[in-house]
Amino acid sequence: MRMSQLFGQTLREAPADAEIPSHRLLVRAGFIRQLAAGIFTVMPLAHRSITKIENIMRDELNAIGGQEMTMPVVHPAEIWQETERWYQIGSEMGRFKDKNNRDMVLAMTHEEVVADITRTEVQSYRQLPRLIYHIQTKWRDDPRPRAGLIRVREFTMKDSYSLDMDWEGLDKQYRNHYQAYFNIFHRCDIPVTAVRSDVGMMGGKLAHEYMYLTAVGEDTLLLCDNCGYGANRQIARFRKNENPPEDLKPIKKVATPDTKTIESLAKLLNVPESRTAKAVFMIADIPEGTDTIERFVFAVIRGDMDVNETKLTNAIKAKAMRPATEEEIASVGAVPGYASPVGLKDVVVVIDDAIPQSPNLVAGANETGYHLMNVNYERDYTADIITDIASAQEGDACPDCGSDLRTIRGVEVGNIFKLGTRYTEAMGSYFLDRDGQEKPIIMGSYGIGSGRLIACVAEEHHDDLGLIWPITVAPYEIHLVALSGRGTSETLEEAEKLYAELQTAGYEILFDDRDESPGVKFNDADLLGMPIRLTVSDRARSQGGVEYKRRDKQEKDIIPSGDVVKRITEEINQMHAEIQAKVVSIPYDG
RNA sequence: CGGGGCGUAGCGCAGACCGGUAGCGCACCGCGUUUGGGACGCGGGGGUCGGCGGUUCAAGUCCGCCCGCCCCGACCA
Repeated sequence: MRMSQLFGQTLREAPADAEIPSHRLLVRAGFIRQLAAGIFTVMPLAHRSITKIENIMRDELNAIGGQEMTMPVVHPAEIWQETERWYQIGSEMGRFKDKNNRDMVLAMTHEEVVADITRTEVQSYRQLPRLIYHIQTKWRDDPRPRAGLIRVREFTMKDSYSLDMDWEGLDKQYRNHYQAYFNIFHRCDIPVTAVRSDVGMMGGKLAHEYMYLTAVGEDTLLLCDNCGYGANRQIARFRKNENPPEDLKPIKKVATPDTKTIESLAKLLNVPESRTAKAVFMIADIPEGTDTIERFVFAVIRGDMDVNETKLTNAIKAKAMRPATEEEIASVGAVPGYASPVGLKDVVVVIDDAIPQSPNLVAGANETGYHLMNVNYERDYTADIITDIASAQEGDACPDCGSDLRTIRGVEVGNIFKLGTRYTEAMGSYFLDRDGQEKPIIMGSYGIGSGRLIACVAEEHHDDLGLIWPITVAPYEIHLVALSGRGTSETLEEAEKLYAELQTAGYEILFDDRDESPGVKFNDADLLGMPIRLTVSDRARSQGGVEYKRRDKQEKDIIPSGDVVKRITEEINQMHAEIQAKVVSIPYDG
């Protein structure tokens, strides 16, 4: 490709609203342009990189038996109504009506379409297992797109769907993906760690997220360096230290003026925060059939812990949750700062599973300025649900081995879900088994967003000057710079010759044939970040060849004119070998 | 959805407080000089100042409403 012909130009300055490096550099280098919040145009250079990423995904998916196909972006609402996600998902779903006033959905994901197509295509166990995938556009109207390509509303995703006759089959396909995904990320030269994750709107049994660890990430993970436990904070478990057992003491009301926080309460009464109970009030939207009802949720947790809203949402099977307003709190008889589960009405009480183990806690009296001492679960109040609703923190004990957990930020670049029969049962996607029984197909789903992935590659591989593409995903392998100064048509001729020669040899070259100064060309080469830079100039010619430089290294040297193709072949093989060395087998954590 | 910020040429910004013919740098077009780290001279093109309404002789500037974009939080796969 001649740079003089390339569509799109580089920018000396990044748009003021681009903050993180991948966003700034991808925009400056002319890889992406924004159309609206969370909606981007992929320019030719980025398109080439994304195509390479997609081909890596195809390669790995085909290797585990995947068959590529394409499913529609626009769906009739009926299939989403059949699985009830039409009702469960809120404003993130893109809905519109067609010309006949029929409800339509923009694809957020394709479980419904898969479950629909299998209704007609799979009748027998002989047609299982199968693995199908496609690379297709998704629309998720995220309330807050941000950070360039990291979090967008419209994006392209590789999503695969496994179809099995039994759970052993699903387990096998899940494990296949577990390793194939590591291979994909490693071949793109980004380090990832797989952690257990919330199943969220997908439903299902088991899920992992592949996290690229970076400060710009918006997910928080808890990792155990001792035993390897890793989980998204949304579902991370931890060992809760138990309060010492003691006999139940009589309840006692004490005056605690101006003591609205756990910290001040513990200090005033001279008890550890773990001897207090804290209340959190939420309003939850809970689906009931095709309707949604609002319920007041009163969550109780020990004072030394925080409520994890994902766990709480899952515990009550809510569609959405928000903090209750002061009026709503007052209307159920509670008093913010002095709230207590004792003596409430018309609320769903959810208590953390550490509470029943913790005798004689201090709780609010539902009266401003007063708390109750020695409040005990069962004797003084009851709960609708007892489960783990606590949020794991840095330093909490690992649920598996008891070592300290540490927290770190990450970007979710992929996920895998054991869905089971949630979609196939809802949609009547059954097959006839060997034993003559009709059974629902067992599904798994597995996704990787290609745009987010390229942003993570850019985030991982850049410096102050620009991008530094790994050879496997670079738009072009070679950036050929011609410094054709005054009176040196020989230099331009040699560059043209080299361009033709390397193309014939099968390499991908971005040829800077523009009439620009050396500074402009070198700066653009650094910004665009192709793995190899070749410079043809008077100087290099006088030294008998062309200058070679790797983008990720400082050293330069002169390759004799006759040896260029041979040397480039060696260097590119070397680069591929460096990345291949990172593609390793990862122990399965399931 | 809550809090904050910003919308003036493709990009980065001034002008607004104090109303009076819309500017600068980069980028772009032409001619010439220049060519190993974002060259220089001369000449040029490009803006309904986010939108609508109001105040005023006069609005980029003052007032109101709306829209868009960004950041923090909530939320999310």
